[in-house]
Amino acid sequence: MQAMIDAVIPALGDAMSTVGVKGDFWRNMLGRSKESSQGDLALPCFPFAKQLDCSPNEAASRIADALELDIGEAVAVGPYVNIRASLSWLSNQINREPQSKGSILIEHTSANPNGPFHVGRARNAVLGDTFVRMHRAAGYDVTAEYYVDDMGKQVGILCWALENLDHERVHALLDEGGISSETSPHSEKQDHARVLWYQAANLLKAQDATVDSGVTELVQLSEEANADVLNRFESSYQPVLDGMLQTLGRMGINFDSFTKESRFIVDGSVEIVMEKLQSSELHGVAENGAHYLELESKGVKGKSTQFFYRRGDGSSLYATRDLAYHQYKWTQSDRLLNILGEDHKLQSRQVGIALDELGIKPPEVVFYAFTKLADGKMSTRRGNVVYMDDLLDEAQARALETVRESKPDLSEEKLVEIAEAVGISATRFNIARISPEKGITFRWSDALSLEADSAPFIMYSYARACSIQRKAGVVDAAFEFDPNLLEGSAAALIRRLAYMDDELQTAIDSRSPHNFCAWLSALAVDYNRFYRDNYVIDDDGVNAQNLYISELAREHIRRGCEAVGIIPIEEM
RNA sequence: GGGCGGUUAGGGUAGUCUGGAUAUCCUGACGGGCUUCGGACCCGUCGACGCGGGUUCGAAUCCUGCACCGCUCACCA
Repeated sequence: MQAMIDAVIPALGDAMSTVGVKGDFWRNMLGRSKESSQGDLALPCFPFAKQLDCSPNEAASRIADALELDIGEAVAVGPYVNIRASLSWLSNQINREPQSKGSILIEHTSANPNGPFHVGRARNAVLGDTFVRMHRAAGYDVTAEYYVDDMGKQVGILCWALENLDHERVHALLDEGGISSETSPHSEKQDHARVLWYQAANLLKAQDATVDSGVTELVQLSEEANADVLNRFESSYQPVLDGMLQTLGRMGINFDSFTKESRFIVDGSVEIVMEKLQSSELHGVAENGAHYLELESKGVKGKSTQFFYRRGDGSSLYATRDLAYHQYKWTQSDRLLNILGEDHKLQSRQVGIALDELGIKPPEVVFYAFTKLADGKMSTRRGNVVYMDDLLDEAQARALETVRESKPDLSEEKLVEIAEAVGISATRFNIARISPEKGITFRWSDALSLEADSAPFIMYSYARACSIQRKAGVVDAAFEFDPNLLEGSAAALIRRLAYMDDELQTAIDSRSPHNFCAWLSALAVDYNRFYRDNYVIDDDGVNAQNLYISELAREHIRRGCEAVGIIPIEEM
């Protein structure tokens, strides 16, 4: 749409001066039409009426008459000028070579490696990976980054538990605390096995003070970069992290780089950051020697406006290491994007201000609201969770039922493969299609829905197009596409395809992957309508033009699926 | 108490930044079509902007008050 606005503005400028409108305030009044039947762009003419001393309707028709467009036509309808792009102009917008758009490092997920992935954490991963994919599809050079929290309390508790509790003790504690210690179908995965130790230690903490003191000691040593403790931490969490990454990999979510938090203690950069902050005008020191920045003058409000970055004992805090981490990330990429839960909003703002004090550019951030269960918040510690591994298994099982019904002659192996693709895609799409700032209440029925505004609908359209291609063969090289002859659903489909790059870029810029998901669904609907009205293969054989259009749509659906993490399969 | 987000048909959801013509899409209910290129399809009807003021020719959109929900205000991560 932006390309079209850019193409229309000069001609519209001429028309405005012809009819006598002064200024250029009309430039950002040009908006997208609400109804496609009214064209692509619309210009409301109420404000011109006064200037031209005529009615809005009259202003609209004068402007429409004066407007000479080479990309389409303009018609006055009531007080609006509606502009419709020609099909030939639109089809020239299709399949443009993507230009290189520079590098971006997207940090997402970065969950504490203390237990299996649950559906709350999944929103970060799905959203983050969707951003990664959309940026790649649009021509950015993307690094997908996972920040490994390899020190601090969570990992400390896990390590302490593994070193101090045996199997019997763990199960006794869990039984007593009302947390299920049943063997899950995934108990061979270390994230599922070890989370029980983590949960048990959290329960024991309430009744036995030696847990806290033990953990605190470990954490302190880790913050002093004690190599022995960091190694013990790593052997505690790495198998858990591997299990989590296995789950993510199953969902098609992979990372290019992992950075450990401890790195910034070990290499001394945190210490340097803390020293630099002392020269900030915001710097202050508490009674016991702790250092902070006073952020009140920066507009931070609340009970406390102090941002502590050094404890009384001289050690750093998580947020301090985050500063060093961002400094490091800027050496890796032109742009930085973080995907964070809304609980990190204040923290992120504080870090942004502190970075600014250090002369380091703050990252861009996307926040998302929480996913909660119908009966409350999710918590790994308390065992009130739905694990992703279980959700994915269930999604696959449900999809398998459907696939088996519609494709009884396929091999069991093939059926499972299709069901897995459908289950994964549906699960991801059900998260990605919701606006990030909106809260989600997890319900099995919604999460597993295979109908409606769903991934399988899009996948089915793709499979259908693939099937047609298999029967019709490739487009004849001699065929020349003439979009001007198209009408109805075929024209609507071309129109939809023409906006793909625009929709993708807009979704990236406005950080609304859900809008691109909606575009993709709409494309699938348009393809189904085209399919209904136009035969690629009929009694006379293959219709070259319809095959050409079908293939164009197929390619775009495939690209769209890859950009949102739907697995495009050729048969389902 | 302060800050930040949310509230749109029975359920879910887009649009709010940048005010504009009939508020998007799915589901649901009701009715219809095609069903020899793959029916996990297509078409029609019904049904919603939390409440109250204000600004404007015009408000879901901007301002303001209120209500409800979520997050947050650590020398935790």
